[in-house]
Amino acid sequence: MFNLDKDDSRLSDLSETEKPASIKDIARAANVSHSTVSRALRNSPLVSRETTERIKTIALQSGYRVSAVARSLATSKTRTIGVVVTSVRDPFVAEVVTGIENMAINHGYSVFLASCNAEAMREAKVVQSFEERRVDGIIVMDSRVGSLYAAHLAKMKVPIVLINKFRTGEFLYSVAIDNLTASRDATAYLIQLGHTRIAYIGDRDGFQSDTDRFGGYRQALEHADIPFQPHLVAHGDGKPEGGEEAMGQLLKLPERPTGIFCFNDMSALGVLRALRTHNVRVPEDISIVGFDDLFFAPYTEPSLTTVRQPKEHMGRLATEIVLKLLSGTSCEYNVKVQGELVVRESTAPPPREDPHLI
Amino acid sequence: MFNLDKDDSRLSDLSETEKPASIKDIARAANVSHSTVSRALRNSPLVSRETTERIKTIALQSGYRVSAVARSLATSKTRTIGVVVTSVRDPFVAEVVTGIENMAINHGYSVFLASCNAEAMREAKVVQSFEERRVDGIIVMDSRVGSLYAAHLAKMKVPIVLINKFRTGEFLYSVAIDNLTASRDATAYLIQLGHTRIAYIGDRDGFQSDTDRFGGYRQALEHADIPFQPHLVAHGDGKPEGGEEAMGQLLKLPERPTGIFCFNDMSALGVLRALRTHNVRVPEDISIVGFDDLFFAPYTEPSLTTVRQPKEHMGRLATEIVLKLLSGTSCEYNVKVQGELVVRESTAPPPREDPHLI
DNA sequence: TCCCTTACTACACACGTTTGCAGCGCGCCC
DNA sequence: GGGCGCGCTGCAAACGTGTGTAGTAAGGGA
Repeated sequence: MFNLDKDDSRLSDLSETEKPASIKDIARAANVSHSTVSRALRNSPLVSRETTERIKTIALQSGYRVSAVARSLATSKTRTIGVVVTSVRDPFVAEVVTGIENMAINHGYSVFLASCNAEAMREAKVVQSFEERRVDGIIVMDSRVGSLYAAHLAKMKVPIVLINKFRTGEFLYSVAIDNLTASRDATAYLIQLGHTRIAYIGDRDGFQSDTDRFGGYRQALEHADIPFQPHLVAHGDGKPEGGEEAMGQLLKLPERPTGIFCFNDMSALGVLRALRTHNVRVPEDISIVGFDDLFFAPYTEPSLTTVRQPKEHMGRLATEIVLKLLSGTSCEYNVKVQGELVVRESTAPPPREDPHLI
Repeated sequence: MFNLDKDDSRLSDLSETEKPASIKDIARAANVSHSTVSRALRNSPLVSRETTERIKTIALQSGYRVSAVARSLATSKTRTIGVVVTSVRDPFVAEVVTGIENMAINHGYSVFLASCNAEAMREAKVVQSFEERRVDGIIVMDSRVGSLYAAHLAKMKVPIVLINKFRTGEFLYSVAIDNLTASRDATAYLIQLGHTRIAYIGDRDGFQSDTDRFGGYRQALEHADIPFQPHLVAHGDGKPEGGEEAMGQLLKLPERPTGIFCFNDMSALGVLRALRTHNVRVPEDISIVGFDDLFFAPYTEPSLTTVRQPKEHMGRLATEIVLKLLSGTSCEYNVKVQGELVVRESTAPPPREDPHLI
């Protein structure tokens, strides 16, 4: 520590200034022009071996840090990616962001993170700030107004990738799970176990993924010739509170469902609590299926059967698309990934005394 | 949508170019100098009312976006904050980040998010990239090597705030919960309930918060004249897996503990599962106390008694310090916030047949 | 009528890089 | 010995803003 301080003070002529040392300061100290410094620091073959060495040691000792902002201005590339999410406190979002950030950093990119709380106006505002910052690419999760700025950004040649929302026919790329298939399979699993009164708990905020998952649920019912019953559909808010409330409503039905398919695991968390409160056993009385396979799914009581989404992988995929587009490679517009049903302890055949089975 | 397209094409002379429109393009279209445009767009009183209006409409129609990078170069302020975290998939981290990001965005700042996976080298690397990007301030959660770069950054006048790690005596600011007091209170609560064999499950990764919480645990024991028993201390990894494993070890003891104080809620999640696996009832046989009060704490079975941290508030506080320092206001170096014990269903008096009570 | 003030605008430079091009010294070949 | 190429370096322009200062026109007062 003290050695470091000493080293620094030896070079105080450079580093004591208010402003950080610039390429010109290094040039002066090395007795070369600033362009030579610029080239040397980036290992240009145009600079001789010994000059490069000399410049590099001087730069190191003086604690020089290249100014990415000046570089960006000169190259008109910022090596940044803007990421807008609903909220990073949503564990699903956090996982995807992890994937994005890792991929980005491994390729020398930094990420701007901004949350929009699912408000369309704030989403637009955030995207505009990303434009001003000249991000090289934008990734938006659960977009609400992608179409508003997409055309504009396309003109600016800013790659933009939507996660969990398809917008075909525009200059948009997207990564999403095959919600329809996954939720059809999940519902079909309940049916296969013998359930016929299956409820769907959705998200009242109207995300596209909710619409799609609801679609898969209906397809599975239809395929099994089980009539769709609107009163078996309830809506939460995608969070435990909402799930608990929705389950509370379903429990008031004269004929309770024996299986519940939840829009996501967060809702399922609330559902489990509602059932516990009402002394309904899971899975003996009611089976529960979630969606996402969040970290807590193996730790609920009982552990949660759910559809696993390759969350981190989706983040990496989205970033990969951005990077590819930036390097001039063309890309598929809509990338679909598949979910995987993970069976745990929250699902079982319906109770024998189910009047429908008599 | 189509109207938008039409509007844009009417102005294609400006916006059709490869590069985004610059201040000079606007100046040309408005028949003024670029400096007038610069001033007009920021409502300088030096520009006449009507000129300002004219320039603004032209800028709006052409979809002009000021270049933050050029502005940063000119003003040597970027209005960005760099945030480095261990991992954003940690729900605690996610909450704090939410607080940071909200506060930042409300003050016109954008945040760079980078995770370091608790690796010292990566943390240093990330901080260096923040330096290069000329962030106005840096916030680091659970830092491992703050001291390495702190001096350097202090020289550059970059405010840096550590969350959950004190480093007194340096040019560092910090926000942290009063771990000692909080965990002393939590342990004391178990003691008050009648527990005497109380275990501590820590984090083997050696975070300062773990050390401090362990300290509070010991203080509470000491205060109650309960001898500290080293074999009642186990270490997880701060995640459910680690907690489950650690609990498994404690269950092998000839004399099982009747109360467990967990380093954090994530560990407690695993602990609860281990107990369920071994048919140990909570809280009848063993009481559990967590730390953090994460979103799932009310939804575990049984719901989790834990120490609430004002997570989002801590993020806002850290950001506030950065903003204050940037505006020239002086700040307290070490801000401490208090935890709050939230009693739920995972704690109760120890079983009567406790041999220690006979 | 002249000068001074006021209100506005343009000019020019700065910010810290990158990069095309010119220049320069040296050795080699014809 | 002259020309040419090669290896290296410096010059200068550019990127898109902000901003101090000079300049200009109008208006008003003496």
